Amino acid sequence: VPQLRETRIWPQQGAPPIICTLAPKYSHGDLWPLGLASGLENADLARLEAVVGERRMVRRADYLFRFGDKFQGSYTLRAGSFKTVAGHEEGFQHVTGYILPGETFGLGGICHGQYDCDAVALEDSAVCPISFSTLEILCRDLRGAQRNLTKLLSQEIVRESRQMVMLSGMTAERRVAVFLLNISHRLHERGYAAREFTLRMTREEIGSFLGIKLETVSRTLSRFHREGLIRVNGKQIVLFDVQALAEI
Amino acid sequence: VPQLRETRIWPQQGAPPIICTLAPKYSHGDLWPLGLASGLENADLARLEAVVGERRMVRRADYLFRFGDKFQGSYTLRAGSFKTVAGHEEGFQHVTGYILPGETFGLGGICHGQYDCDAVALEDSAVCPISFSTLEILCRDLRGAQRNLTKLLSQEIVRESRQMVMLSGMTAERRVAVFLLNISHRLHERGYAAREFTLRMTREEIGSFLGIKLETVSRTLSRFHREGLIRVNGKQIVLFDVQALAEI
DNA sequence: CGGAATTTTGAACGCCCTCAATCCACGTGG
DNA sequence: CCACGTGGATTGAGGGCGTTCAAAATTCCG
Repeated sequence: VPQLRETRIWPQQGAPPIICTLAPKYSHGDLWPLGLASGLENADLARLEAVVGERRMVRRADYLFRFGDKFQGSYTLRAGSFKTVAGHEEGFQHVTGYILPGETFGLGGICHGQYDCDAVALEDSAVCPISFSTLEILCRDLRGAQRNLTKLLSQEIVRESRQMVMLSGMTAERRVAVFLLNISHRLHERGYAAREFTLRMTREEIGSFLGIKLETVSRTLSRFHREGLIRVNGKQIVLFDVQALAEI
Repeated sequence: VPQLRETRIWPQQGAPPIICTLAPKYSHGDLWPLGLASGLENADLARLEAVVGERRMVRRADYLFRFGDKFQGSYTLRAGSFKTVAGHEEGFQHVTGYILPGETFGLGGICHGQYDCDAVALEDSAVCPISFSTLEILCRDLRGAQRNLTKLLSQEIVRESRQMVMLSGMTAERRVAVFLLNISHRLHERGYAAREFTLRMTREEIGSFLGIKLETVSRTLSRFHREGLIRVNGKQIVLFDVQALAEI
């Protein structure tokens, strides 16, 4: 099993950035978050490195790519967080995704050769580009890589499917609860604290993501706070009663 | 270019079914709807046949697969129509897709090895199963097939992304208008009449798909009718003013 | 043909939105 | 150092759109 290297550059909670001086030539461990690497032998992992480009910094509020840009490849988030924004054709914007370290995004760009959404950094972040042309060639030899790529795409389909279910039928209260639990879960998977975290999105962005208005987000968070389920202090969140949140 | 064969079994508008007596060993033309075949040489198309299983009939209201069933492969719809239903984990059902002939579904099952939704026939229909294990092997040799598969998955991501934008922000009126235009467009692409069609879903299913209640669907259709934009007669729809619908 | 499912339409309610004012954190420049 | 400006967050009041409940009409299908 490949070793994990520390890839965080800016830590989660406001502390000064850890500068990554060593220009990273990607070790096997770094491939872990990709999902592409799972189940591969070390020898094959080495070949996968070729598809992963140089780590790249993106400052807060900067666009990594925009809707309509020529598709170059997808990206894996190394550190920080992103949002993806769609809806240009429909005349209004909608946050379709909230991306955490280790997750891959930009996959919607494959089918038409151009990105189908914007990707905006919510804080200073680091990404690795995945060259799709290289990956495709590699997939012909490496059966496992191909399967992992297909799985990655399928996962995104399932994720969006779930989000659709939420955007339909759920009450505003439930949406916010699900949102908090979802972030908690994903952070926990990545080794961060599960019950205490900083939201990188504004209330407006959260609202867009959940299909409700920013005031409703704020009111709902306040109510949860009042009821003792969570503690809200601006963007700082502490979950007190996960059970109750899940049952809303 | 491979020739197109008639693959419809039950025609769109209530006429008696055309019985397909010739047990279909799939010709190149039949692969057209797959998307998998686009851009391939005739020689390669022949090899693609191996992944396409025997045509299979599904009667109205029958389940082709259910949430949690072991993933065997995806399906291409040959004739008829399907809905996909998700939301089992969340405690209520939601129609996530409305599938027309030529479209592929069941792709969400890849990532966890089991289907992530139900697939229910809205009328007597015919499908062709796609063996994923066979397809994966083929993709190693056939660069084009792999690219087409990836594109197919990406397309689904984009489609769902659009649906999410709709489920967020849009008024009920707009949702219904977009829904009608979307179906019209897709039927037109497949050689059916664009402005006159039969809805196979109930008002309740449409409502679930659009994130509104069945009464709202009914009321909105009635209003469009009253305003002369469309003609509604139960499930029969005629579009009069496509322009106006698009501008709602 | 008959019973059940679906659709339509009405009336009243409620959740979320809209509009608006205030508060707060933060960074900037005098 | 503080005044100031700005963007974000909070909270309140009122209104509107879609829901809910209900009943009648119609269609579907075995």
